Amino acid sequence: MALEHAILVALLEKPGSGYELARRFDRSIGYFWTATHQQIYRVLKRMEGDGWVDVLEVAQQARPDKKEYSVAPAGRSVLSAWLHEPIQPDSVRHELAVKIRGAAFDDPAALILEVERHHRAHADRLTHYLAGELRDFTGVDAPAADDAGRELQHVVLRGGIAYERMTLAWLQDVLDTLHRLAER
Amino acid sequence: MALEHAILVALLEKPGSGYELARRFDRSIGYFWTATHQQIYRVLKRMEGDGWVDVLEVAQQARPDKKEYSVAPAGRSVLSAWLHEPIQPDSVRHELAVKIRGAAFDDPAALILEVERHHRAHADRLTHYLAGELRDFTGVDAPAADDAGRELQHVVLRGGIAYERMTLAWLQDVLDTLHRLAER
DNA sequence: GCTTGCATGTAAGAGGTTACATGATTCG
DNA sequence: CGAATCATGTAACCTCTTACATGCAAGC
Repeated sequence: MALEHAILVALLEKPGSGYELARRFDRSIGYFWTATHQQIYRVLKRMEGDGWVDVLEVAQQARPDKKEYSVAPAGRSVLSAWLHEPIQPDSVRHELAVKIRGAAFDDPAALILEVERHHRAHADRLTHYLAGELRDFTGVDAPAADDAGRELQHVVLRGGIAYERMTLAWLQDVLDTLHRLAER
Repeated sequence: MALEHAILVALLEKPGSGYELARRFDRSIGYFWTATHQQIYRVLKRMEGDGWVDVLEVAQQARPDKKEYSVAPAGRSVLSAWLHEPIQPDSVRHELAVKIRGAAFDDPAALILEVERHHRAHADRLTHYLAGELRDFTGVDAPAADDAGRELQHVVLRGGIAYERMTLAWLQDVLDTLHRLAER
């Protein structure tokens, strides 16, 4: 039940259309939450009905019209209330770990290519995050971090970076283990 | 679509009842997959109908009867087929990160207690994992790790441990950031 | 002429959570 | 005497994914 809240935060950071939000959920917001455009449109419509967001239809030239959403006062208080109630720590779901334990009943060596693929995907993600950090937070063009919003965005990004680094190290551990098993 | 596969792996490691599986999903399997007993019973029933698992009704004294499930040949080939097809890297969902970015539009200091609570929960989980590692893999009673199953279980556990350590370090980073913001 | 980007949606189905329901036994 | 453990399930609801659907404009 946090997609609504993620959307409220995203719209507070910067109002935008459903399409634009979907793109942000693939980028900056993507390192802590994912959502497809279908999901976003549906939830946005419900939130509009509940008065949590305001809509402004914007006509554009050479492009389809769009609906620009922004957070309404009711949405702000919903978010504030949620921020003040405790949530329980997220539970993990690692499909790859299921496969790794399952490999004991099949051919462990057959998993090597798959694990290498995941390693590459996480390395790419890390590169992408680091580029974002340089661009937005530690580069020469980045403004001095004197506002709370930027600091908080940065600490969340650092979490994404730490997650990817940890994952890469672990996948290397998995590969070493699989190679050792294959040599027997 | 991986709960079935997680159940198949769990039953291959050791046959058991739905209740018993639910407990395992709270413990050892819990560091890479979670499921409630309701979910497990429903899926187990469907898997039984599809011939993926066999059932043996066991009468017990001083305890309710139970159904002991084990993997049928059809289940084994379903698992094997799944192991050989690629999956895409899991996407993350960190509710706490949504809160942290949302705190910019509320009171960042109010989040400190919540983050501390999460820190304690992850520290507890880490302690629990480390105890399990000592007991099952590195303790004096632990048998020499010469079988593939044990090695693979261990590398998955190491993943859980690495995840908790990374999370603890990041939560400390978050706390430091929140304290710095509160001082302004 | 084909692909990509912008922009919106519907519909079906799979997966997951929460609440409710029952009943015996053991331990403090 | 109350709580926890063992053991199974139903029902309602919410959430998420996947596939389908449309249409214009810009760039290659």
